[in-house]
Amino acid sequence: MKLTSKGRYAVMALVDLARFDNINPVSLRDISLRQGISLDFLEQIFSKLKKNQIVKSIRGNQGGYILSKDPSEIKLTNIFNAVDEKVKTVQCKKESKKGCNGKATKCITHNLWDELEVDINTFFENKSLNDLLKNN
Amino acid sequence: MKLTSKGRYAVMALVDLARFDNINPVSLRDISLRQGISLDFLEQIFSKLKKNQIVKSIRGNQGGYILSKDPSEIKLTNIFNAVDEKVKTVQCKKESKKGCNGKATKCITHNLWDELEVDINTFFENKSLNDLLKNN
DNA sequence: TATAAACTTGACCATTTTAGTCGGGTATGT
DNA sequence: ACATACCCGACTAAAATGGTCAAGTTTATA
Repeated sequence: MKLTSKGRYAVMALVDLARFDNINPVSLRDISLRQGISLDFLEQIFSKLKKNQIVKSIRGNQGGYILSKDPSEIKLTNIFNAVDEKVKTVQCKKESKKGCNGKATKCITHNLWDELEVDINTFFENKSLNDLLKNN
Repeated sequence: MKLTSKGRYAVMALVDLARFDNINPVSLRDISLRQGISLDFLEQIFSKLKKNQIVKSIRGNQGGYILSKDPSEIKLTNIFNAVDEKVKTVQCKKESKKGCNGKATKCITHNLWDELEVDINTFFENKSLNDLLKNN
């Protein structure tokens, strides 16, 4: 399971963006300064967010990023998927009909991790950027 | 946030142990064979489980490990804590009364990670070894 | 009492992941 | 023109992961 700075930064940056993009696009430089996240790292993250249609970019002077949807439509699941934070708890790669990792039976704790995964994904599914905005 | 093989193996091994410790202590060698987990790695894990009073060891020939409590009293939280799988989603180390990392205000997404942490911990708090035994 | 099975402890290590950095671009408002 | 921004790919130091290895100690049993 992964839930690291990349995902955290993505969320932080998007909340920041949601707050400030009312009129003008927001530059990564500003986000970097306000949130204390490395500019170069932000560029990597936003590259992925853009590919996943979560943000749009405006190039050139006075450019920056804007959200491509309403904050209420951007679920945290979308964000994590975009930046490759796979909330995957089960590792049994070669899961066949019968078992895990080629064995005859499902691994002893398989159902547990499945349940946890559902639980966490539900949590992220039910939160949108908008919810985070209200929260502060 | 950490949720890796170590924690997974710990749970798998303990479920295995709970199944077979009715009469005799269970050796790590047996668990290793049944679950396909490296023996040396298991030793590291059980060293921690023992320190945290989740299992007891019986040395010498025919020795092994037994659970130190009833499976219904061993919550998954206990197991993860024992093997250093900190289900910690918030990283702001230097959180003061006011903010995170020495800043004036709480970091923008602080509450979110707090909530997630509670959510996951609740999940683990409500599951005991016993629940996993029934599940298979 | 010899021996083998089992736990105990601590050091070591290869590989992968993380969290970036660096060095070049290209686009565009003023 | 030029500064400000996005764009993109290569690179990397440090940490974490998932172990291995060596050298014990303890105890049941033949």
